[in-house]
Order: sequence, then structure tokens, then C-alpha cells
Amino acid sequence: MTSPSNSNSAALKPPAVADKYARRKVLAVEAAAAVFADKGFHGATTQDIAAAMGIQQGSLYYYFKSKEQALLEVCEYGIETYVQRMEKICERQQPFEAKMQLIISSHLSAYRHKNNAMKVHNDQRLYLPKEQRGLLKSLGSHYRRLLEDTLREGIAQGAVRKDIDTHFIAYSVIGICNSWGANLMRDQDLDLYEITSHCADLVLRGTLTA
Amino acid sequence: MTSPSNSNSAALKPPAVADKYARRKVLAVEAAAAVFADKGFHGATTQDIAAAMGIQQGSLYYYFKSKEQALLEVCEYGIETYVQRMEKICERQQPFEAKMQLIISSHLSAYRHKNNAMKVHNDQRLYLPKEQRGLLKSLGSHYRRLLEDTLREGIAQGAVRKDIDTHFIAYSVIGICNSWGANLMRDQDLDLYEITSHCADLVLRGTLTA
DNA sequence: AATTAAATCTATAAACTTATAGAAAATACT
DNA sequence: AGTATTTTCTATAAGTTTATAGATTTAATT
Repeated sequence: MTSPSNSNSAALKPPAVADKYARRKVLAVEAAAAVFADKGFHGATTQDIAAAMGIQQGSLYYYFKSKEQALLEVCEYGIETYVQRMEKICERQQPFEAKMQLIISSHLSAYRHKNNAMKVHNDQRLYLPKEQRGLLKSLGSHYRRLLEDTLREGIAQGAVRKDIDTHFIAYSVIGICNSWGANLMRDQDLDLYEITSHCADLVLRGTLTA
Repeated sequence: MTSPSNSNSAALKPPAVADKYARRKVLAVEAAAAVFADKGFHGATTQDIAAAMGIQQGSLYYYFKSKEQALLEVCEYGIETYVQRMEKICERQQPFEAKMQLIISSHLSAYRHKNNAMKVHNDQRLYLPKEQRGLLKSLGSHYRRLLEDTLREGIAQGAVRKDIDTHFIAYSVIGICNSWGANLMRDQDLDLYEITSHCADLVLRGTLTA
């Protein structure tokens, strides 16, 4: 009856046991991500999620204490690695243009690969009560700040126009990427590389003739 | 028991009667839009919608034959006027830059004003079965085609770079506007005019120094 | 004022959903 | 092999939700 998540002695347990649970838990989170991505939080049932991982509805509660908790974990899972990758990109010294390309590429390929959880984070996180969104919010803000810093760096380097609003541009870049990310997920035929370079080109050069 | 929507003789009825129903029906659609925008399609209950228009849950079925039908009507309502406005903008002969500004302004201010139904169209329409989305799809495609035409016009005028992909740019512009539109709805303090000009500037000129 | 039609109400059937408890099966440990 | 622990299963209570039927009220028409 006692689930490992309620026990604080994971370190004291034989590693095989803790590992098994951890591995299975990841599957649970991914199953939930797939179902939430497809049907939305309220449209999905715990039955759907359980079926997606091949267990009975009631057994799901061995991994999540509630459906809402499942949504929270999916969202956190969705945004975490995404932010980590951003940090890696930003800490390296690099010309602005290359950096922006990498940022966009990373964002879009995240959709292709970690797709479901990312999508759920973007589309469904607001269905969580505000009190539970603290971590998500701070990770999101962190991401945006890194992007703003990159833009300021670009201005300092003389690569970026001085009159842009970094906050605004950061939001916009995220917006474009999210909107193309959704397309990339819906239509697996779209070419990731092509979309990436188109996006970067728009953000960097706009549409007008020089 | 017979709802006016099941009758094809609206023209034969005294105008006062048909008008009353029509007026009330719009309120029903708007109530549904507000609730769907807030809670999502599956998260909303017919009880919520009825309460929003001040009637009992069961009475709602006088206006909609099902909850799904309500979603469909909200989505159609949300995108219709939006496309009409786009046509007006596009048919007038005008320099590219001004036109793009108008398009973005129209899109964003639609969010500010017809906000709920637009938002529901964007966020929730995929929960409708595909067979029911025919009209929505054709209106959406029409909108995108108008935008692509505008871009091609801009190329012909020499205002827009020849090497852009009009299809891609059209999608991107819509994506940026939708993403800012959601922000505009969430944060009423954001200045519509400011966002509009920032968006246009990004799309037209990008971020790099000239 | 009486009659007809429209709009809303009340009550409820039927189905579905979440979450829990306790039994059963599978796995690990001694 | 026998015991303890983890994982999954079954069954179900309690609550919610959609949609319908028929009664009731409100408004329009003759």
C-alpha cells in the first residue's frame, strides 16, 4: 500500500528496487504526457493513461496520488531538460546569430523529441491551480531571461539593433517556436531543419528588402 | 419543445419572435465562449455555461443540441468576423508595409475585443471531430491564403525579399499574433498599440542591424 | 380574455470518473 | 524454500455530467 514516493528512504533501499520504480515512474509520466497531449487534461481519463501504460485504472494511483499531480509532473518533466539545454547554449561564448539559431533549433527539436510533455506544458499547465505552478513559472522565467540576456549581448556586440525591446522579442521568439512546434508535432512530414532556418531567418532579418 | 433552430421557417415567423431568439442565441454563444475560454472544452460543464447566461442547466439545450455543437458554433463565431475583416484589408490597394501593419493590428485587436471565441477557436477546435471542422478549416485556409497573397504582392512591389517562403511567413505571422493575443487576453494592462508595432517591426525588419 | 407559441424550469435516467481499500500476484531477500 | 516487499488487480463508493421529458411560466396573437 505504501508507495515509494511516500517513503523518504529511497537511499536505504536496494538499488534494484528503487531503480525499477524510477524506471516505471518515467513510463507513467510519459504515458500521461501522451494522453494529455492528445485529449487535453480534462478530456483525458485516468483510465486512458493506465491503458497507455498497460495497467488497470486503479493501479495508476501507485504512481500518482491524483490526476492533477500527474499533470504537474508531466509539465515539470516537459520543461526541465528544455531549460537545461538552454543554459548550455547560453553559457558558451558565441556570435549572436549562431546563438539565436541554436536556441531556435533546440526549441524546435525539443518538440520533435520530448514532444508530448512539452506540448502539455504549453497547452495545459494553466489548468493547474496557481499555487502548484511555482516551479514551472520560475523555470519559464529563467528561460526567458536567458533569451533576453542573449539579445542584450547581441546589442553589445553591435549585431542587434539598439531600438528593439528585448523582453518583447524574447516572448515573440518563444511564441513563434511554440506555434511551429505544434505544427511539427501534428505533421511529422515537416522538415525540422527547414523550419528552423526559416524561423531564424525571420527573427534575424524580417521580411523587407535590405 | 421544438426549438427555432430545428425549424426552417424563420422568415415566416413574426420578426419580433425570430429576433428575440437570435439575440438570445448570441448571448448563449458568448456565454459558452467565455466558459470554454476559461476552463477549456472538457473542463467546462453545461452547468457553467447555463449559469453564465443566467438560466438552468437543462434550458441550455433549447439553444444547443449538444455541448459539442456549442463548441462548434463558438469556433465558427470566433473566426468568421476575423476573416471578413481580413478580406476588407486585403482588397484595398496599399503599400505592403502598411498592409502588414493593418493585418497584425486587426488580428491583435480581435483578441482584445472578440477575445473569447477567437481564443476558443485557436485552443479548442481540435477537440471537435474532424468531420465537423470543415468550415473552420476552409475559413482558416482562406485567411492564410490572403496573407500569402499579400506577401507575394509585396515581393512584386519590391518591398519584400524574393527569397522568403510566403507559406512559412504566413504561418509565422499568425503564430506570433496568436501567441501575443493570448498574452493580451491574460494581461489586460498590455498596450495593444505597443504590441502591434513591436510585432510589425519584428516581422518587417527582424532584429539584426541593417 | 382566450388561445397559441416560445422560453425556461424541474426532475431524473444513464453513463462516466475519480479515488480508495483490500486481495492477489510478482519480485526480491535471507 | 520461506518470508517480506513491491507491484498490480478487482471491486466499489461517491460524486459528477450530459441529455431528455414533461410541466410551468412568460409573451404574443386573435
